[in-house]
Amino acid sequence: MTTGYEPILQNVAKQISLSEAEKSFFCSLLQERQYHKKEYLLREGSICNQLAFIISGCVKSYLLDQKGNEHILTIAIADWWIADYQSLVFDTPSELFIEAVEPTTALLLTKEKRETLFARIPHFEQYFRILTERAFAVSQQRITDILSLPAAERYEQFLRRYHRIAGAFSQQQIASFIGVTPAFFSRMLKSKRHS
Amino acid sequence: MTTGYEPILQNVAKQISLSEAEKSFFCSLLQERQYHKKEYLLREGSICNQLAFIISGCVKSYLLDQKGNEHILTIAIADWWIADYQSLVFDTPSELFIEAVEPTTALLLTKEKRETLFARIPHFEQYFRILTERAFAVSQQRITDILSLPAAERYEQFLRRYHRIAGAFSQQQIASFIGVTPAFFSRMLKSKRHS
DNA sequence: AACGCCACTTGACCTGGATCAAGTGGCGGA
DNA sequence: TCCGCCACTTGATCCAGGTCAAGTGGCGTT
Repeated sequence: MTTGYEPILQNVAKQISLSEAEKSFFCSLLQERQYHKKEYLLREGSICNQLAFIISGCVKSYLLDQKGNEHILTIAIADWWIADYQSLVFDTPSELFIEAVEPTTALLLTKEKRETLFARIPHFEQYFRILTERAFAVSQQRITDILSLPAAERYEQFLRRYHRIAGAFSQQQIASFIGVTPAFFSRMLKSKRHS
Repeated sequence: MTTGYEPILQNVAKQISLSEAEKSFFCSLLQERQYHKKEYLLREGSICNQLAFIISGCVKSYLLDQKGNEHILTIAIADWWIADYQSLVFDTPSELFIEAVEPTTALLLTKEKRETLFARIPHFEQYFRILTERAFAVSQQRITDILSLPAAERYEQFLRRYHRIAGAFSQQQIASFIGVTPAFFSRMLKSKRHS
C-alpha cells in the first residue's frame, strides 16, 4: 500500500473498522486519477458509472439549461464523494457535467467494483448507507432553502456551510450555486456592505 | 404474523431475501398506527426518531416560512417511506411537519429499532442503502428542476412523476409543491387550457 | 331553500431578480 | 510597459411570479 490511500482509509474508518486485508482489497479496487483545472470527470449525455473520492482540489457538478446558463448542483472538496446519482442509480444518461474547479486528485470507484466490494466486504453497505443518508439530508435541506428563503438568506446559508472553501470559488460560481445571476449577486453583496 | 405486514415484506423482498425467522423479527420491530386526515406524524420542533412506511393513504412533509406560507418538501403514498432525514440523521429539531393528507395507515420503525435491526440482520443495511440512494437521486433531480425550469415546466414534471396520485391533491397543495402561489397556479392552468 | 364554507378565480398592482450592454480595474504575459 | 483578458460592477429596463382583496361556484348541513 502506498500512502496515497490514507485519506480515504481514514474517512472509511470513521464509520466502520476494517482488517488490513480488507483495507488492501478495498484500495485495490480504486484508481487514482489527476484532473487539471476545467477538466471533466463526467460529461452531459454519458452514463455515470463511477464515484469519485476527492483527495485534493475541488470539483463542481452543474447542468446547463436551455439558454446555456450554468446551475451548480453540488460542490465537493477533499474528503467528499461526488457522482451523478441520478445517472448512477437509474442507469440513465447524465444531465450533469462534473468538472474540476482547480487541479484535483481523486480516487475512482466504478459501479461494478463497488458491487464487488459489497459482495466481498458487506460492511461497506453500512458505510455507503450512512454517507448517502447524510447526503440525502443535506439535499433535502437545500430544497427547503430554495423554496422558502430569499437569495440573500440562501447566501448566508452558503457561507455558514461552506465558509472553509468559499474562497476557492469566484462570485459567479457562488451566484450560480445559490441560484441567482452574477449581476444580481454583485448588487446583493454591495447592499450587504453598507448595512 | 398477521397479514398486515404483507406490503412491507413485499417491498423488502424486491431488494433482499429473508428467512421466515428474519421476516418475523423485522415485523416485531414495527408498530402499526392509523392517522386521520390532517393528523400529524411529526411536528416542527420535535426530533424525528422514526421512519414511517405508508400502507395506505397519503402523507406530505412541509415547512412553514416566516410569513406562514406552506412549502411542500415531499409527498408519500402507499409503499413509500417517509421521515425528516435532516432531523433523523443529525439529531436536530425538525423544521418540518409531516401530516396525513387522507386517512392513512403506516408502519413505524424507530431509529433505535432500526439499529437493532441492522445489528441482527446486516442485510438490511443494503435495503436502506438502496432506498436512500434512490431517494437521494430523486432529491437531486428536484433541485435541478427548481434551479433550471420555469413553473409551467416544473408542473409538467410533477404530472409525469406523480400523475397516479395528482388527484388526491388540491390545487393549493400542488402549487405549494412546485413552488408557486395558488393564485399564480390557477392562472397557469388557465393559460394552459387555451393553448 | 338558505346558509356557510372552502376551493378556486380574477383583477390591479407590486417587486425580486433577470437581461443586456457598457463600463472599471487588476493582473499575467511578451 | 503596454496589452488583453477576465472577473466584477453598474445602469436601464423588463418580466415571472407575488400580494391583496373581491368575486364565483359547488357542496354539505340544517
